[in-house]
Amino acid sequence: MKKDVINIYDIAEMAKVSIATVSRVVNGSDKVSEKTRKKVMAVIEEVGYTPNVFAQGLGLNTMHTVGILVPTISDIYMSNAVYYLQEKLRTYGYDCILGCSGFEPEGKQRHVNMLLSKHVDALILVGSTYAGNGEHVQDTDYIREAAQNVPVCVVNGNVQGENIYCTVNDDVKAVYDATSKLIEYGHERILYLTDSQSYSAIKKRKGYEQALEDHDIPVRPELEMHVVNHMHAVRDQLLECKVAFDAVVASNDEIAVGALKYAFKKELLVPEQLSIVGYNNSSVAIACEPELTSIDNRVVDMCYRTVERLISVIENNETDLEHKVVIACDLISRGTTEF
Amino acid sequence: MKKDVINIYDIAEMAKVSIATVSRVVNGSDKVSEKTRKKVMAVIEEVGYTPNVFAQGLGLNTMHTVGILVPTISDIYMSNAVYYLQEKLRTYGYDCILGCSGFEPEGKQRHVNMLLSKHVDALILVGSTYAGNGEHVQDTDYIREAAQNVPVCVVNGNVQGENIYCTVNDDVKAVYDATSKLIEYGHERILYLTDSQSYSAIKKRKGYEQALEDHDIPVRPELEMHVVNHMHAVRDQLLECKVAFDAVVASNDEIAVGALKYAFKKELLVPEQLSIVGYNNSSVAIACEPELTSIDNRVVDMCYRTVERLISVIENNETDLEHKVVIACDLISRGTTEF
DNA sequence: TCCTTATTTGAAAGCGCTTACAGCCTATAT
DNA sequence: ATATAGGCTGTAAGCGCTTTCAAATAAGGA
Repeated sequence: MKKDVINIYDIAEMAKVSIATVSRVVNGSDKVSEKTRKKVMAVIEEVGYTPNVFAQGLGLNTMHTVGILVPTISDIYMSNAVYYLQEKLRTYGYDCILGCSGFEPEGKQRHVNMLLSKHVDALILVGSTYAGNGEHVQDTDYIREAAQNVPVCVVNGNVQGENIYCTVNDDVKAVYDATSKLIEYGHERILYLTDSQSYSAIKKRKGYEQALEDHDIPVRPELEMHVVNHMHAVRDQLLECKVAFDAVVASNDEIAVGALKYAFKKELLVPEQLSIVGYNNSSVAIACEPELTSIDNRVVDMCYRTVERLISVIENNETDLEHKVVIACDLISRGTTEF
Repeated sequence: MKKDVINIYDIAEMAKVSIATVSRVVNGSDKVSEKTRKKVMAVIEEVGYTPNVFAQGLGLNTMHTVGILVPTISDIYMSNAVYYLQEKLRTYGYDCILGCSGFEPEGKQRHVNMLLSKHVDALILVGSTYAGNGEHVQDTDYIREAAQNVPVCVVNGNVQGENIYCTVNDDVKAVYDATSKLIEYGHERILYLTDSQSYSAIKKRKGYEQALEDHDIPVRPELEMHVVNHMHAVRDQLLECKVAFDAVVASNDEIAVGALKYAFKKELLVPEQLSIVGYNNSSVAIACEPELTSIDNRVVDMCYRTVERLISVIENNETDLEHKVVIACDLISRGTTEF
């Protein structure tokens, strides 16, 4: 079954040079005369030789591959992120190994080790649960440990440490602005719905609370609801909810659509009787009717920027990058709000 | 920056055995006495040794890794597939390298080569555009070529060849049944909407046409519409469409929701004046209102089955598997049909 | 107890590539 | 013409692991 693969010795023999010379032309070393380079290249082209990555790796300890770790890829945001990350990485000649770790730190740690064991050149951790700010401490030591071996980029998470670089959305401002807008349009009983205690979820809540405070509206804990991340579950939870509200800010679009389903069930007019703002601007945001006003977190920018930074540390060894880069969000107005 | 990594020699020295013995216990060879195994294991645990995959690969030419190739991962179906594939692979101790190739054969070929150059143990190609049945010939030679090196599994595609194994949905039957049901409920002008000429799209159309024929309804080409895979685009295309129709069968849920948006715009009652059936049973199917009747293609079964088969050829060298396995679909009834 | 056979173990030869080092050859300067 | 530097090329030593083969040890039988 296995084809016999030709190796550097074959090429050397055919081109009548030493394997060292072949290696040099393959790696574009400048210490080769144009004549021999041509000669060797001709042979390589002819027989279609590709260096064995294992042997290369053994010497160089690298494979031009970066590891991407996501909690799950079965989620619109994550899959988009992976898509754009890998797309951008490819333009720099890097391939990617994917790991879906689940949401538990234990699984993450195991996957990080898996990726490291594959000798990736860098690690990209996507997912807001990689937190670590004062309020929301989580065990991120394994990330710092990983960073001793390869540069680590965290997308939408905040991890301090040497050789760790973060790219995050300006979630606070995004939600602050959206909430303020709701208030300007007369809403005072605004529900904040979230399904997680992740780094970004916390920032979103902060934006929500800040907006209320700045408009002299008291923050009421009963208006900050924790829900299950499923449309029907959200709808049902809301149906059982006793507090009155006339607007919803949700930490993702699925939850927001759940609120919309609630409105539909209660026959509330949207946006007149209930305004709704989602997050992520994903495809479900335009599947519903009326379509969902949502906050677009510019995943493309996010991913491209992340990769660019990463490459600059891998290739140029630039280690004095700013630790954290913030990407702004856009409010996309549609039918579930008056603005 | 780089930590000095301990290797098999260190372990051998610490455990006072030869590297051969260490290698044997690491690989679970049975030719090691329980006593020495314990001794070596203890050292390994203590210092946390992991074999260098490159060195392993150099000898074994494998990395316990399979390559997964999808046209795009920024698509609910694909990302789900990747998720379940990698999840199942993990249970067998395999990791995965991901490639997003785009839809062009050229990109696919390049990515296949990339994955092969990483010495994956097998290749999984997801995506219905890997066709190759009589009607829809496409250049799949590079797949057969790849199959000379490693087993290849094709999910939702049909590629003939040695060492190539396919797992496909029974799309013909699924659409046949759904269409028949629409007919039974009195619909005769049924629109079939698709965005691609992929292998499954063709099967779906076949099911649609077969159902019409079996109920003595003439197949009208103007009722088979090619659309752009975007909800709004579909809606607009339908608004400009001149033929009359009272039901829609769509080749995915996004398109179906587009039809629903059309109905909303035209103020048609769904399902009374327009019935709609989607495909994939994805999250957008429950985001809309009324919720979408959709065909669930059991992606989990599909992926698990694929991996199981693949493993049996990798590990047990079973090459006499049936070439193609067919997975049935389920019709999930919701609000856009009367059934 | 001694010899035969089975079971463990170790030494060493690769796997294919990179790269430090040395050697060779040509070109320039004396 | 001869010494000298500099550009190319080749030799060989790893990189860390697997595995064959032979040696060593343990076990079993007479």
